[in-house]
Amino acid sequence: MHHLLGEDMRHLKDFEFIEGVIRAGSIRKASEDMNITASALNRRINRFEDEFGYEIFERLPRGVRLNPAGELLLHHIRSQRSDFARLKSQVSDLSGVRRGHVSIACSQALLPYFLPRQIARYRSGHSGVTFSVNARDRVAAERELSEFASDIALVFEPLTMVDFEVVHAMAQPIHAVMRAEHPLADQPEIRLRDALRFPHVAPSEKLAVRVLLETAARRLTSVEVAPMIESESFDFMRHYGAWEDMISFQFPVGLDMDHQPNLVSRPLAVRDVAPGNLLLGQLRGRTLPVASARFMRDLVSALRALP
Amino acid sequence: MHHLLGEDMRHLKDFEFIEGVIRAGSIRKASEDMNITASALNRRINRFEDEFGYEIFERLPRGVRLNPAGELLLHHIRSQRSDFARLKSQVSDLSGVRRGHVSIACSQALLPYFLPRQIARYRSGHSGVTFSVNARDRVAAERELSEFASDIALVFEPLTMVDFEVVHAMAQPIHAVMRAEHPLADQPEIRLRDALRFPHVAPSEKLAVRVLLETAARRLTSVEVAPMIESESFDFMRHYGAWEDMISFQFPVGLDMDHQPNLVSRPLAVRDVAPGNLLLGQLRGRTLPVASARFMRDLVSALRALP
DNA sequence: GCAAGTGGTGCATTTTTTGCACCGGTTTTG
DNA sequence: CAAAACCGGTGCAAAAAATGCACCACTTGC
Repeated sequence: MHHLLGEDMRHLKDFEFIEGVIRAGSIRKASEDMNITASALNRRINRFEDEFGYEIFERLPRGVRLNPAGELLLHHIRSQRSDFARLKSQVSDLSGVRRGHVSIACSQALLPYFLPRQIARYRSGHSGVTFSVNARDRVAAERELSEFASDIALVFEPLTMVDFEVVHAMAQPIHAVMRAEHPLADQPEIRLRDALRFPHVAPSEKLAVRVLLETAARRLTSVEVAPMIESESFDFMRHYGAWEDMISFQFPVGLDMDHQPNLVSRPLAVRDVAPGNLLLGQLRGRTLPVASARFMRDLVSALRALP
Repeated sequence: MHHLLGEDMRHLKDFEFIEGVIRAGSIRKASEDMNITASALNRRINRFEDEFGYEIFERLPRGVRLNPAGELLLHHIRSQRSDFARLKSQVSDLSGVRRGHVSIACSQALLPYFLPRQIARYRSGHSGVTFSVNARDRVAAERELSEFASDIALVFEPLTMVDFEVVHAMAQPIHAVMRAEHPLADQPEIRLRDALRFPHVAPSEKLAVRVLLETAARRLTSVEVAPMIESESFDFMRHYGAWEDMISFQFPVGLDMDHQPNLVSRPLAVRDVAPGNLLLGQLRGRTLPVASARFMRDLVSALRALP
């Protein structure tokens, strides 16, 4: 949540209270969080349900819980709030202020080089725009989109999900990263069988790189993915290479070989390992805030320009 | 507007007042329409602008008018209200009520046979769903969509417009309609040159049929579109055929030849006259109410099934 | 220059919302 | 099994917010 101020906007007040009750799980708990008496809050909720025409909470002995109608309402509340924020950003935009906020859920690989560079370039032209960037796996990224917690997702993901509108897609072959002295370093393209015979590190099962490697290795006999080191953090794995000579696997968009003179990066043969799909997307049918829409457009052209 | 009741919903109260002021053109006039004092209304407006952070009205000596920020807000208001209506329809849908409202802006040709049949079939399964159907030309139809006054548009329109999301498109050749005894009646396909040599009626300039005819006739020499009778109403033109022997031009979707035994309908040669495009669409990016979305889906399959 | 518009404001009044003290209920706890 | 700890809901008086009324300053049209 990036509410800079405790913005009021009376017409959203009820919605705030409702969200508070949902978070707290009971009206009394919520009332403590929100500087209001339980009785007053209770009456607001009841009055809202009255006007709305349907109950939105199940009353349980230990508190309240959303019923299906409430789930729909919650989605409406989030959508409505994000829409209102977009409206404000549009208005401030036309009075020349050029402010806004862009929130991104992305794969880890984008964090070290690609996104910092893109965001810095964008902010050089729009210094009033703020960003929030968070690493999320494929599932969490989609959930964030549908909860309006993120505007844009940029993830490696072989599946296309419901409610995920693909704005741009590109395939990237997995690269093997090793020291320049490594026996395989002089080959322009690495066979998977060769790579796996050397000591290697690999990301954990939930990350796309590992899934693609496993899928490919299953077609081979006598070799398998057997990492000496396994981690969820590409950052950790990259640094580990400074201490022990190992092959690691990564998408090239997460690398910047110019600044790593001791290391070389070579693509795995695409006939061995299917390339990963980098998917840029948003919540289906949603109209993004101006700043996010513009940044998205820039991202698309940056992705097109990638090697 | 199909507000069955003067629904309250406190969080939309300000929006209602704002819309009232926009309609009336001045705060005082609006206050009379809406059972409130000018001073109270004035304060609501001012307070809203305060909380919103931007003025939305220009104060003129003779009243108020929306500024650009206000235009954006107005669009948000309409979108927000329609969204809330959709939410309610979804909620009532899941409690088994099966209510809803579908509003359609369409070309005249759809009014006599096609839409009545489709709507009747739909309502036979969903008797709680109400419809509003209005004939609109291409421009008005798009405006209605963007003002959330209609959910669905079904218009003959050779151009694709901004904010108009085409859900289904189909081409229909123009048909020439004449009495069974007409000299051209035994030809399976009519040449435009032949048709125009006989006395004919034609729709007025703003209708798609006329535009297509004129465009085609311009390529010919020595014949032109010179209707004896010109009208905006296909209904009138069809009935006129009972009194005087003339060729009229119409899209087949607007005809039902089974019930007109004296008349025959023959397609104009497509090499003479470009077919008209029947476009089914909605406002770009909008999520339709359940009832409208379902009816839209039915419309698509009905259009696919057309000869 | 005057009448008829307009938006805006101070103040008393009305309406709405809130806080407090409870009630009746279920679950947890000793 | 009873007491304690929750829970949502309610009557009533106090506090807060919205409203109506009378009026101001201003512009426009005659």
